[in-house]
Amino acid sequence: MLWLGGPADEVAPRLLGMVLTTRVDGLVTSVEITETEGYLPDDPASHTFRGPTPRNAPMFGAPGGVYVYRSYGIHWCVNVVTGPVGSGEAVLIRGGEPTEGRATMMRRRGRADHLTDGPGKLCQALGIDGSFDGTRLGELLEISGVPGTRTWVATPRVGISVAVEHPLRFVASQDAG
DNA sequence: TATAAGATCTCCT
DNA sequence: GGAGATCTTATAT
Repeated sequence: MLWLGGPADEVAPRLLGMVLTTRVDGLVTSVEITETEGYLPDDPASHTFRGPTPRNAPMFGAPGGVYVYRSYGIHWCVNVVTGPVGSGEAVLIRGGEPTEGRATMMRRRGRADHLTDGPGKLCQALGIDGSFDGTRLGELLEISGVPGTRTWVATPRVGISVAVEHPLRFVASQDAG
């Protein structure tokens, strides 16, 4: 997991194609990561831009940490901490493709389509909630596979109102069109 | 203590 | 394709 120690904009594309696995209530669910988004310390859109707070503390921890926050008071979004300790870099897992435990995802989502098509959906499908915040990879959340096996394309980010022009959003281009 | 803003998803048309 | 739902965090007084 030493490859997680790099800058978020370098680690983000490497996560594409890897498998994200969670174990909640004895149910195992896995998705292949197809969309990520990097957040750097200098990024006005990042939660760490204004400095450390009790809430974003996990983002300033060691690489391999998990940072979960609530979006719009309704949904959960999961990040993987990258960069050296104290840098405040992380990669947002925006989307993926179900590979294992899809029946469980369908039950959690209540839908058969769009199971992991967005940050909030992905967290709901995998059962990720606030209890994941502050944990480390290998505990509740696990990433397996070989980093950097997929070709990717950098695209402008969406869902934010600042620094939109920075191409820190990475989408797998080999499997997904 | 009060107010404003936010890395989204779902339903309705 | 468009608007609403809903809670937490940070900043100012």
